[in-house]
Amino acid sequence: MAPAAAPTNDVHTDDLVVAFDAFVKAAKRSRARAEGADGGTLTSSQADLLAPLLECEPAGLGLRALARLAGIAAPTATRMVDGLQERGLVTRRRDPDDGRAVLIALTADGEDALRERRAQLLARRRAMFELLTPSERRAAARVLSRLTSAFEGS
Amino acid sequence: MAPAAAPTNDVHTDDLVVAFDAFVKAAKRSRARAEGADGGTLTSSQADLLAPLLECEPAGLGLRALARLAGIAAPTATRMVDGLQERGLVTRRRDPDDGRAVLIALTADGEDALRERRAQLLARRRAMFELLTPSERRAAARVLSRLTSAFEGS
DNA sequence: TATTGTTATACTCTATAACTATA
DNA sequence: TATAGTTATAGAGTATAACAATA
Repeated sequence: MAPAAAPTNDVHTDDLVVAFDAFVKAAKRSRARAEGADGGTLTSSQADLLAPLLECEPAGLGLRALARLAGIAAPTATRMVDGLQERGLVTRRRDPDDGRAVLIALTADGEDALRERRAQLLARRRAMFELLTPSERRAAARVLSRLTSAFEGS
Repeated sequence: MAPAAAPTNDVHTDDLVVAFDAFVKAAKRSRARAEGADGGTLTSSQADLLAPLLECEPAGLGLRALARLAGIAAPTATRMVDGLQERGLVTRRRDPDDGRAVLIALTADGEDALRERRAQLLARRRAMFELLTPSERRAAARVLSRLTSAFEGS
């Protein structure tokens, strides 16, 4: 008889939808500002592609593994590696154990670029989070964990 | 003698950095899943470009205004409008008051596509947020507002 | 036959510089 | 001369399909 689901919940859900939307927009603007400012040597896509290489030096990884970890198609990874290799940030060598495969590894310059990019990102986030009070930070960490679960379950 | 700034705060900040990072990754994966699934008629960039037109029908807006509101360069907007016009989603007409200007407006199809995209996004977010308890939703809305302020002040 | 990587091709999104038409 | 828009050109990031080499 009652007209379906609790309206109280919907109000809270929609408040959250609005807050989430504002948050996404602010995050986007902030990122745009930051990328315009520093103009680092690596784009986000390139950093995502190279990140797994930090954890498997110096052997390197196959191109297909790299593509899969970055969530892109193999030909895309080939092209990106071409560019990064020309710039001296990665090396390509044949896998001695499998003549089909290629092993991609970071050069010292590539590792520097990647670590520098990470440090900048971390510094920006820390600076931002320092604007919150300690108890707000604790609450934010809890809430973000819950939202992460919600994303994964949706 | 004590080695500088309060370590307690740093721990909380770094917990938040970790939680934030996981959240960003989950959001990215979720978006990728959703865009792969529905394969709607409008990309995010196109929706961002057209969004302001919903609020100024039926007159339309100049190309430069549209580009500025979407945060892109004018030639980029020209190209995007070319494609959307070919698909019958927008119209271009000369401004009767200024022979240099064009006025871009949504067609009925364009408006439908835009509203449908918005509805899908809203439905997805609502479904996700329904996974939280009401008190978690309230806490999340508060936290996201604070983070939005932090983004804007950084 | 299956797998690894590459090439060929194409589309979207983005930019800067140079141009046209109008004010 | 200044402004609105377009064209020309370039480059990153993405995909699928077709191919070569190797297992």
